[in-house]
Amino acid sequence: MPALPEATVKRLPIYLRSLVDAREENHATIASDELAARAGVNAAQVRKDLSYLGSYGTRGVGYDTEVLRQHLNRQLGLNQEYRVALVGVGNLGQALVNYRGFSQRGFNVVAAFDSDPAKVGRHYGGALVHSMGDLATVVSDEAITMALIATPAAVAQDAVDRVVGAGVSSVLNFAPAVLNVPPHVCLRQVDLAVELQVLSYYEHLRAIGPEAKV
Amino acid sequence: MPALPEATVKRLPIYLRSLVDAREENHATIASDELAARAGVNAAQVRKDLSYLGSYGTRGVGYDTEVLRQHLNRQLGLNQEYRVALVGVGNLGQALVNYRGFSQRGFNVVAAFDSDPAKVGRHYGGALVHSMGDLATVVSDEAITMALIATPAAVAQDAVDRVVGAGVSSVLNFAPAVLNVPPHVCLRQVDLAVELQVLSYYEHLRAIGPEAKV
DNA sequence: CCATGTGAAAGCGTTCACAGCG
DNA sequence: CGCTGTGAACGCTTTCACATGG
Repeated sequence: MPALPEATVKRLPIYLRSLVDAREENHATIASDELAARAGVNAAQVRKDLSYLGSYGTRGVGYDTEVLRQHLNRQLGLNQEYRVALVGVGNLGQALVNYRGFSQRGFNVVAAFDSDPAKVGRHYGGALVHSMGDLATVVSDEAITMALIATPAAVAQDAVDRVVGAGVSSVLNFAPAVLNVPPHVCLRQVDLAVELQVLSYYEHLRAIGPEAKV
Repeated sequence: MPALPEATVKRLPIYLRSLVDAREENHATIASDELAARAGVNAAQVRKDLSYLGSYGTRGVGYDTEVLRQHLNRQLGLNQEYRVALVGVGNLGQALVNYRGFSQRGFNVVAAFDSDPAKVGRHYGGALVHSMGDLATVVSDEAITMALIATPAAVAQDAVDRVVGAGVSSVLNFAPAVLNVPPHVCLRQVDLAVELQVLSYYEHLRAIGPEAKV
């Protein structure tokens, strides 16, 4: 079982969520059509994705909801808790540290960092804010492996360099900047303004569209 | 000039940001290699993407930074302001309404909605919170065309149905749920927990990886 | 001479269609 | 008989390589 295609990996959490919902509605088994409808994708897509994980369905019946759920949970590495650092305790950072969706799934923000001395020493959502100078020590002492970057764009590369230097191997960046990390580090980007700009492209296209019909 | 490939549309905002940076560093022109490095993509990618917009470069020189910036701005429909509604004024909603990255780019959150009576009537980041019952009227009166959904997952479909019913044509959903909209509405998804779960997959893969080498 | 613009090739991801199994 | 699992077809995206033109 080699590494999964990235496109598949991105859908697994959606399938997992759909399975949790289905189980709460007392569906003991679920067919690919049903799971596809809940996840908003094609049924063939679901079967192909799940086939990469091995054969977990029963022909003529479907998938055992609970068995598949546990299998996806394991595949995604969610049968353990993760210790997460937050860098940048501004607007967005404060929302992230309080976000229930993280802790519910085993991602615990156990420490925060900010360059503003007025914030150092305060608690946000159970996480103590440390100075940037203490980053390496705290990340190491607290056995932190993941980081959320929510700093201004101008200092985001410096922030990621520090957490990577301290041993963090997975980074989720919310700053509107392209960051570079060494190859052994996994970096993902959430760019809120980009999403709105994509919407604005299509909105604008519809406005001028009628003349530009094919 | 027909519609752009979606993959290209997603990169245009990054190019735009890179051009703004380059201009602030007084680069009058920029070559595809340089722009590619700033945007974190391949140089051929940049040239192909820009070629969809027409011929805006000079062979042997590169692209005029300012000309290209203005052109991208227009293409993305950013030469106008957008009036945006926020539905769900919780943790995340409050951060979104205060997020500078939106207003800086012409996306103004001019109204908010929440089902909690304690929040109705309050202001968050300059937006007045209305009751859900007033949604249709306010969206219409305020000429709102875009919406941010930041409600709990369980009520997100109801929220999007309401804004779409009120005439909104672009929706950015932050709730961890798959939503259905009519074909003329553009819906995009930002799922924070999914991003962390993708990271956790690769983190877990590295942990068990050595045995599963190809 | 140098960097763009672009056909052609290669690589991925999605969808189809059906064989195969419970 | 129904639904999974999958080879094969299709379409989209990325990358290469070079002809083209300022």
